This record gives sequence, structure tokens and C-alpha cells, in this order.
Amino acid sequence: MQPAITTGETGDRLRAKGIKPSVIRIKVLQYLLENRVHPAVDTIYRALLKEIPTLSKTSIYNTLKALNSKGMIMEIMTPGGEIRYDGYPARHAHFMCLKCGAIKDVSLSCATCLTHGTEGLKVTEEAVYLKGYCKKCSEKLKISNRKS
Amino acid sequence: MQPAITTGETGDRLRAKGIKPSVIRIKVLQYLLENRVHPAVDTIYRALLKEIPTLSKTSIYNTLKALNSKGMIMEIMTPGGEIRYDGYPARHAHFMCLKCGAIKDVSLSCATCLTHGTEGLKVTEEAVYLKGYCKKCSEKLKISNRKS
DNA sequence: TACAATTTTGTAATCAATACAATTTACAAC
DNA sequence: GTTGTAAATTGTATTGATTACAAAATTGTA
Ligand SMILES: [Mn+2]
Ligand SMILES: [Mn+2]
Ligand SMILES: [Zn+2]
Ligand SMILES: [Zn+2]
Repeated sequence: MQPAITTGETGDRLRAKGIKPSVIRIKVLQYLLENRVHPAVDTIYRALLKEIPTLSKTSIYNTLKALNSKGMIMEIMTPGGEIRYDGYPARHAHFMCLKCGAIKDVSLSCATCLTHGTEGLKVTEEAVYLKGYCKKCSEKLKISNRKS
Repeated sequence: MQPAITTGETGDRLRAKGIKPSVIRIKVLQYLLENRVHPAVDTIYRALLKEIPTLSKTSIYNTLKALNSKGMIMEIMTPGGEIRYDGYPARHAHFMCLKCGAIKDVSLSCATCLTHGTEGLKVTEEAVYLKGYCKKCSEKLKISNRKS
């Protein structure tokens, strides 16, 4: 399977947002665009380490912070406190499996979920999270419940 | 101002959920019911330390975990990864100020915000978060922007 | 009182994230 | 191509909330 986006295009996207397209920055953004699993920093790091043996984890942190500050990616908070990243910052919700940690996209029906309580507040971001058990994990739990 | 709920009533609530009402457990739950600021563990700890000088922070962690597992309280994820606690687990959204960290209740208009993407998932919890700047902090930011 | 179960405490360990100085790289000027 | 400066990258030390776990204290009961 071919990548949906070329390295050159990724570089252009970065330039358009005022970020100089270094090799690491291109690879990180491209990884997020091609691997829609909402990876953690360490996941991205270990994947890119294969291609860039001198890579430092700090560079991943720096890059993700830059991309996020320009709105090119999205941060996802998790119950464990670890941050996960999403290369598609369009408005949508996230489901997280409490057993295996998988994060799945869920679409939102309402334009806004909120009524009163926001008077005087400057809201810059909205996030909707679901927690529970993914298909695989809930089936495993059923089986282990049957046994006990 | 009198507490909205007596120690005895708080004990009854705990017993009703199968939690033995020790002094610490009563105080922690009561603190959350009377101080609706969505405090962090350390905030609760420092407050109760005045009344219980031998108190250990581990006891706060233990108690909050027990209360949460029985659905008596609610955990709130924050961008910094720190967990904040809410004694009122009824369905509502939370706004967090990125400058001062204040967390404010916001009511939800929709019964559910979600459409497709949840097929096969066992959803146990839904959470809606807003981020931005509270009234005080956004006013301060305006003033400092004027100067620069 | 004696005993077991539960609760509480205190300390060490974990781990993602940050701070920051050192090193390397990119790139323009000469 | 050499030099110089800014930017990018690296590596290490530190932070800070949370967890793990064993010791100590408390509770309830026989
Ligand atoms: Mn997503
Ligand atoms: Mn609340
Ligand atoms: Zn799962
Ligand atoms: Zn504020």
C-alpha cells in the first residue's frame, strides 16, 4: 500500500504553517497521517528509530508540541495520564478501551453539546471521550466471567 | 455556613455502597460534597491534614479509588495528567482554564453526542471536556496583550 | 485478652513529561 | 570552501503524580 501523502506534500503542509520541514518533523507528521491508531510518544519514537538510529525521544516531544501548537495534530488525554496523538484534528470523539488501551474514532452528531455554564469563558477546545471495552476485550471478559 | 450534609448521612451513603465508613472515608467524601472545586489529591490531602495530623496521602488515593469504583465520585482528566475529583457524578461537562487550572461545571444539552463508530463497543463512561481561559484569566491576558 | 481482618501509614519505585546544557546540523555571507 | 550564527537535535538530570508494597495501627469479635 502506497502512502496517502508524499514526503514533499507533508513538507509543504509544514511550511504552510511556518514550521521548517526537517526530516524528523516530516517523518513524525507522516507517521501520524499514515498510522491512525492515536499513538503515544513512545510508539512513534520506537517506529521512527528504525529509520533514524540517532533519534532522540526529546525530538518527538519537541515536534509534537510544535505540530500541536499550529493545530496540525490533536492531543488525546487518557485515564493513565499518557498523552496520545491524532494527525486528524477535525472534530470527532474518542473511545478508549480500558483493557487494551486501543483508541477508536467516534463521530459526533451534535454541533455543540453544551448549554449554560460557559458565560464569560473563552473556550478554545472541546473534547468528547468515551471509555469502556472494545469488541475483542469485551468478548474476552465474557468468556472469563463464564468460567468463574 | 452549615454543611449541606451531616457526618452521619455521609456514613450512611458509604454503608449503602458497601464501604465501611471510617473517619478518613467520611471526611474525604464530605470534603468533595462541600467543596465543589474539583480538587486534586494533594488539595484534599492538605485540607484534611489540618484535622487528621497523622493522615497519609496514600489513604487519600485509596479512598478515592474506592469511592470511584462504587460510582460515588467522578474522575476528571486534565491536560497536565493530574486527576481531579468531583463528588457529584451526575452527567455534566467540565471546563478547565489552561492558565489557572480552575475547573467549572458546564451543563450538557444533548442526551448523547454520538452517532456511529460505537458498534460493538461496550461504553461504560462518557466525558465532555472544554479547555480555554476563565473570565479572570482571559481579562488578564487582554491587558497584557495591550501592553505588548 | 487474644486473634484475625481491615485500615492506615511510610517509603521506594515507576514512568511520562519537562528542563536544560551540549552537540550537531543547516545555511547564508564572505 | 571556510567561517559564523541560528536552529535543530541529542543526552542527561529532574520533576511530579501515581502505584506498589510491607510495616504498623486500628477495629471488631470470640
Ligand atoms: Mn481520532
Ligand atoms: Mn463537576
Ligand atoms: Zn480492548
Ligand atoms: Zn483561569
